[in-house]
Order: sequence, then structure tokens, then C-alpha cells
Amino acid sequence: MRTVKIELANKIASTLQETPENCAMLMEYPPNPELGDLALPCFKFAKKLRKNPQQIAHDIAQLLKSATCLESVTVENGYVNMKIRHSVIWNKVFEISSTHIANLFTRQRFLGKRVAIDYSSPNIAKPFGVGHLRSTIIGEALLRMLKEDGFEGIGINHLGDWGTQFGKVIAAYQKWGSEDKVKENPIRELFQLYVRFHQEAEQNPHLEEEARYCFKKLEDGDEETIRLWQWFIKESLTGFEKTYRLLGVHFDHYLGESFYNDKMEAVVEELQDKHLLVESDGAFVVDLSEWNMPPCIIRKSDGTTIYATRDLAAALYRHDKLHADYLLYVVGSEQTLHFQQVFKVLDLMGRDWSSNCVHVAFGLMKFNGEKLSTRRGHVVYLEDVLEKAIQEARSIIESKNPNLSNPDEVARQVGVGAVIFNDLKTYRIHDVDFRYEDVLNFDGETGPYVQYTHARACSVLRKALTTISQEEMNSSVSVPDVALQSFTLTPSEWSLLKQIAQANEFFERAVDQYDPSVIARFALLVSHAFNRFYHDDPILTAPHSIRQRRLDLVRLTKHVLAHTLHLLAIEAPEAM
RNA sequence: GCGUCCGUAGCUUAGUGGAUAGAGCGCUGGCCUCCGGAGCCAGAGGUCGGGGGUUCGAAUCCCUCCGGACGCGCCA
Repeated sequence: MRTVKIELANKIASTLQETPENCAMLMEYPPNPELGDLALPCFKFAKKLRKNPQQIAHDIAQLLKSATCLESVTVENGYVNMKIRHSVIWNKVFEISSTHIANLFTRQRFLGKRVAIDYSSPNIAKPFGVGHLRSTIIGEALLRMLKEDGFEGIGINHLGDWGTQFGKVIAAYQKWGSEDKVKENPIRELFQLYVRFHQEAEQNPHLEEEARYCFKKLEDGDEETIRLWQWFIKESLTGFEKTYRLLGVHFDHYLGESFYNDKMEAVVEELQDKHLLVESDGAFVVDLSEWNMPPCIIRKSDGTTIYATRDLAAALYRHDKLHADYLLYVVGSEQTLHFQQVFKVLDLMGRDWSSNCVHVAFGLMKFNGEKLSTRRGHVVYLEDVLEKAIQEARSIIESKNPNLSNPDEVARQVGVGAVIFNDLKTYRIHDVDFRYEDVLNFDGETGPYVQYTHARACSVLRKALTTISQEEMNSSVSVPDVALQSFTLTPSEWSLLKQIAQANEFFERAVDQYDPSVIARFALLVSHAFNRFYHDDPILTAPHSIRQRRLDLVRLTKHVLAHTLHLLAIEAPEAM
């Protein structure tokens, strides 16, 4: 669709005294398909050309009459409305997708560039709640999308394995913990200790002091403290990895905060050499008042470091050692100020690539309208959510498709897909109120709906194999040129094809906005167009030539949906 | 108090300068002697938070007020 726009734009650009790119960008899809397939509003040009829009539209329409890719051109209320020849889009789409379906989506705009994405990054010894789902899922989808657009992508799990919070867990364990209990159920038991610490600290403020002391011992290399710390990490990681496997998430590096312990001194020194550090109440900070931000604390008054220092060291590592040109951080929007500060400090340190650092923020996860507070033990375990979704999928399969050969595998794919899609389908900045009734509903704009559509397409293709001879199956793949003139699709076929032809535009918008929900919406639009086509037009019982064409369309849709789901880290079962 | 973000149907939302503001859930009513009914079609439901401004044109841009979320030096 993009190439058609450009082709048309080239014809009219000089008359409109605009660049072809601008003309192409101004072309839009009419709200009502009766009006046409593409439209150009001419109001913008009125001032510059000193003509009324209606007149300009007529002039443009005249120019476009000669365009071979158009079926008709009409003028209405200052709009030029164009109908495109079905065969033109058909042949383009099938030609572009013939080598690989991905070519319909990407032009590989970022070949030779490398991006590092920081995502998921849970805290050790804390449960993996639904709140972590957002970062994990958005990050994974983003990584897949950017790789597809030509980037070499590095996925980094910046584990929270350091910091004062760790002192709390260690202090709590030494006070109330038992080795046996932890061994029995590591993540939940360690979490209990963390919650109890916060409860008791409300009565006993000096506990906070003890926690800071424990963390100090950790930083100073105390043997027993380190032993406990490593043990906690080991146990927690095992738990996390189980969830990542279920979600189909993979990281190139697990680089926890502790990884940067020996890399922070260099940062402090550099800041000092560049006269960026000032002392304030015993702490060392970078003053950012000139940019209307509070100071960025680099070293606390007790001498220990803080997360800003670690994030600086991590950024330098990712750029200098991993050679990433772009650094993305998929982290909640509550940390917006923090990242603004860190990026500004990088800038002040003379790192011009700080402008390629992006905080991909997302909204808060709530549960039934209430804020989730890890400290108070108010947590919804992601494991539990996935388990419930899988069970729901399993019971639906039981009632709708009891003869399915691999019901457990499909239940897992569909249940997990429902949870992922539910999270990805809305704009990432919005807060999400997590409700089981929404997640466990598999009707309407959901992951299972897209998966179902894909399975349906697969089913038709399977059936075609058994009912149609091999020779006929292999005969026509696209429309023969001789048929070009008379080649007209039904309204349902045409709107499906047009929707698929917009893959590139949706994909690039999703990448440019770092927003997987754009892809999710595209999947829904294609699914809906396909289901309508499936309902309106018979496929297997149609006459030969038409049947071939419809099977081509089914095959195309199947691949488009499977690929779209893949970009969202959702599996596409062939039957469900 | 200051800063950032958000406010669209009962609920969840799309549309961020163009035609009559699109969907889904829920509700009501249709559609399988026919390729999968996790589907398709139709109906009811909207002061696009309020007001002002810019523009040929505003849900979209600017100002202001209201409501909400988050943040504002030693947590991450």
C-alpha cells in the first residue's frame, strides 16, 4: 500500500508544490469503503495554490486519471477519492511476501544498528507478580519487532540483585528465617520475610538501620552475608526461569545490578574529573537545577552507591562493551524522572549517544482497582494467573473440540496467549486494572480470537488437501497477467487484502512508537476481515479458478497471522 | 505546592489536524441440511471531563479550570 501511495504521489507532487513523501503521507483511508480505497484531502493546499480545495481536487483527479493502478477517481467535498485496481494490490502483496512473509511488514530500516533492551528485571527474593508481566511482555515484543526492522537486538535482564532492599531480606532472614523453610519453598518464604520486615519496621524504625548495616556488610564482602545472598539468587532464578519458559521469553544476558559493583568507581571518578560532582548533606550529587530537575545522587552519605550510579555504569557498559547504539529501558512510568536524570548526566559526561537512550514507560498494574504493593504482601502471582488461564483454555477445548490430539499443549498456548495479548492490546502508558473476568474471557478482541482465526485458516487448508487434487493445488499461485483487466474481488476478499496490504504501515508505526499494541490491533483487524470473508464467501465449494484465488488468500492470511502473533511472543496453534 | 502523564458509550478502549467519533465486553435480536458458532450480522448506548482560543476544519494544537495517577536527595 505504501508503494502505491508513493507511485501516486509522484504524479501529483509537482502540481501541489510538495515533496512526494509529503503527498504520500497526506493520503488517508476513507472512513467508508464506498467512497474509495484511498483519499487525498485538498484543503491544505488551498492557501499556497490560491485556489479553492474543490478546484484543486478536480485538477489532481485529472492528473490521476492516467494512473494505471487506479480503477476510478472521483471528487467529493474537496477530497480526491481513489479506487485501486484489485489486481495491482493482489500482485504486489503476493510478490512481496513470496520469499518471506516478513517482507510484508519490514523494510529492515535499521540494518547495521544494535539495540540493547533492558526489560523484565525482577527483584530477587520477591515474587514474580502480574506487575512484572508488563515489562517482560512489552520488552520481549519490542525486541522481536526491532530485530525484524533490521536491528541486532540484545535482551538484557537487569536483575534486582543488589541494594538496600537486599539488606532487608538478609536481616529478616537472620532474625526470623529458617534454612529448612526457605529450602522448602524459596520464593514465597523469602517474600514472607520481606513482608514481615516491613510490618515490624513500622513499630521498630531501627530495623531500617540494621538493614542498611547488612547491605554495607554485603558491599564490604562479608563472607556469611555473601553466602546467603548467592543462595537467594540461585533459588529465585530457578523460579523465574520457569515462568520465562512458559512465556516464551529469552534473554541474551542476565546482568544483575551486582555485575556493576566493580564498574561504578570509574563512573564516580569520571564525574569528579569533569567537575560534575558536588557535596550535599554528606552525599555526592550531580546538580541538575539548570534543567529544572532535582540533583542526581551518585554516592550516599554513608559511602554506599545507589541505583543511579549503577544505571550509569550499566549504560556505559552496554554502549562501550556490548556496542549498542540504542539503549531502551522498559520500566514503569514511575521512574520517568530517574531516567531523565540518568540520561542528562550521561549527556553532561559528554556521551552524545545519550540522545539514543529511551525510557519506554508503561502504566501501573492494578488489581480490581487497588494498587499492588509488594511491601504489604499484596501480590497476584503470575504463575497463578497463567495457571488459571491455561485451565480455562483446557475446559473450553474439552467442550468445543474434545478430539484434539494435543489438548494440553494447545491449552498452554491459548491460555498464555490470552494473558499476553490482554496485556499488549492497550496503549502501554495507560494503567491496567487486572481483572480475571477480562483475562479469562476468550471472546472478542482477545489473543484466542486471533489464534482461533489462524486455526480456522489452517483447517480450511488442511481440508483443501484432502478434497482437491494435488495438480490443482499447485496450479495457480497468483493471478495470470491476462486476467488483469477483469480481475475483481468480492467486497470481503478486497477488504481483507487491503488490510493485509497495510502491514508495513502498522509495523513501522509500532516500531517508531515502541508500542506493540499497534501490532495487536493489526492482528485483530486482519482477523476480523478474515472471519467476515470466511462467512461471506465459500472457499472449498467455489468454482475452480475462484477457489484457487481464495485458497491463496487463506494461505496468505494464515502466514500473516502466525507472523503477527510471533512478533507479540504468542504461539499460533494449527488447531484448537 | 511544583513537575510529568492520563480523562472518549455502564466497563475496557481505537482514532492525536480532515468526511457521519470506530471497536470489544456486557445487554437485546437475528445467522449452522454449507469450509470450525472461541465466529458473523444488526440494535440500543456518546455534552470525546467543563469553559475559552487558534484554524476553512479540533476528540486531536494552545490557555484555563475540574477529576485521577505517578514523581519531587540518600529505595529501585
